[in-house]
Amino acid sequence: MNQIIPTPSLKRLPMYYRELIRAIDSGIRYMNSSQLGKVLGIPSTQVRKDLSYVADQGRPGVGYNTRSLADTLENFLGLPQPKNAVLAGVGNLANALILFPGFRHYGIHILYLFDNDPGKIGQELAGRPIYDIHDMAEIIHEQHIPIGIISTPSAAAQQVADTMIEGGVKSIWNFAPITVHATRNVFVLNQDLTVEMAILSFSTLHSDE
Amino acid sequence: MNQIIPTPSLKRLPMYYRELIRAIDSGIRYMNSSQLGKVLGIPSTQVRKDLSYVADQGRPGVGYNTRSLADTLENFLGLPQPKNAVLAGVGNLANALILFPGFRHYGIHILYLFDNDPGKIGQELAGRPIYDIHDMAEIIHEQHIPIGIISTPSAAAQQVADTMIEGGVKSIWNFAPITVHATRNVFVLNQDLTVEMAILSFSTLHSDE
DNA sequence: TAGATTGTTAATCGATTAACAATC
DNA sequence: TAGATTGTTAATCGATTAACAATC
Repeated sequence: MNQIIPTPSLKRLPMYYRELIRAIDSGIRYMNSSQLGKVLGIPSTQVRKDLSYVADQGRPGVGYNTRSLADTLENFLGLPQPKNAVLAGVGNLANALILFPGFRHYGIHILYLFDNDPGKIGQELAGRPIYDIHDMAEIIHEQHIPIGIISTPSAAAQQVADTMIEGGVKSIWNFAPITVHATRNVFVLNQDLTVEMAILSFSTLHSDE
Repeated sequence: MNQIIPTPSLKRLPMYYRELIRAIDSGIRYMNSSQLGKVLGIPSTQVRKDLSYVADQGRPGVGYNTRSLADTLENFLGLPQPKNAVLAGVGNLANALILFPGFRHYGIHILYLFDNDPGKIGQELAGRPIYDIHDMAEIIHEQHIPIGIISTPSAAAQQVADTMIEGGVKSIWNFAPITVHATRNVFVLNQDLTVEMAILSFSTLHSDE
């Protein structure tokens, strides 16, 4: 997908960003790589290395200006650009996601909800109407929606993904416990909570005193 | 935490398990490393390497018996052992988690819910009473609960984690957007969805046609 | 047996980390 | 200036992958 920055580094950037915002909210104007690393459990060398992919903003002897580094990361991650999204599969998880305060802050706006259950189509959830999934590809296409979120049962997930891709999304966030594959060059983030659950299970039993 | 198996391999085991269960449900009795790798987007060499940490069950020329490999993985991950859990912070996410069908299958049972909101304490959610968070450490201790799930706002998360650790949990699954640290030797899984959101944002804007 | 696929060694690749000159 | 911290090079570490003898 990108060669700008190694994937492990990319995954840490949002954490730096998150902590910088927290620091700014506490009135902290400068942080150095050791402080930033400490709250995240990351060595300071790695913090500097990661940040070097993004910008060279640090002041030797001083550290990083929290506001300006946060801005740099924000722009690098594309958070200020509004990005519309559709969500397919209206259940409990969908409900939690829609009400999740994070989305707005990260520029992601869930505009349309879809389901295939006639009992749900036409109803509302959190003020958003639920549409027939058969209309999804068309709406994605017409409205140029770049993000698809899948919270259907796993049996439906791949087909729903195909429909989203057909409509023209650029990325998919899949919560169904299955690895969804993209035909075209679409970014797919498979977020299977049962995988984490299994690791939690293993770790609970191996947490050696 | 463990030297039995490298962390990246450990994280793939639940996916193999998941696909094996799916295969079994479809009546498939054998799968080889290429087939298993294909559905997950993983090279067959890596599949074999990963599985070699767990057992040597494959039959050259044939592949893996789905039932027996699934059993091996299940036991390795500790899924059959019942593991009780408490959850702190009763909001929308908590609601989705409690109703998530996956937990039971992975042997995790959310027994007690806690909150600090007097308006919620004494109420019920999905048939479970909501207790005062001030009683959490004591209940964890008395009932020997090994897992703590955090779905509080981030400002409360570290303190809630400390209380869980004080009570004696062995592992913590934290959904608050903050990196929680463990004092003792407790496994902490920080599941910050805003991190994924930021990566989704970046990837959406960099999905090069 | 011939064909297929495993388990594992060794080579490759890429990420992390130590060290330090540059610089505020 | 002296002290602190950056950005980056080079060394280390560990994971992925290619290759192949062992084996069903």
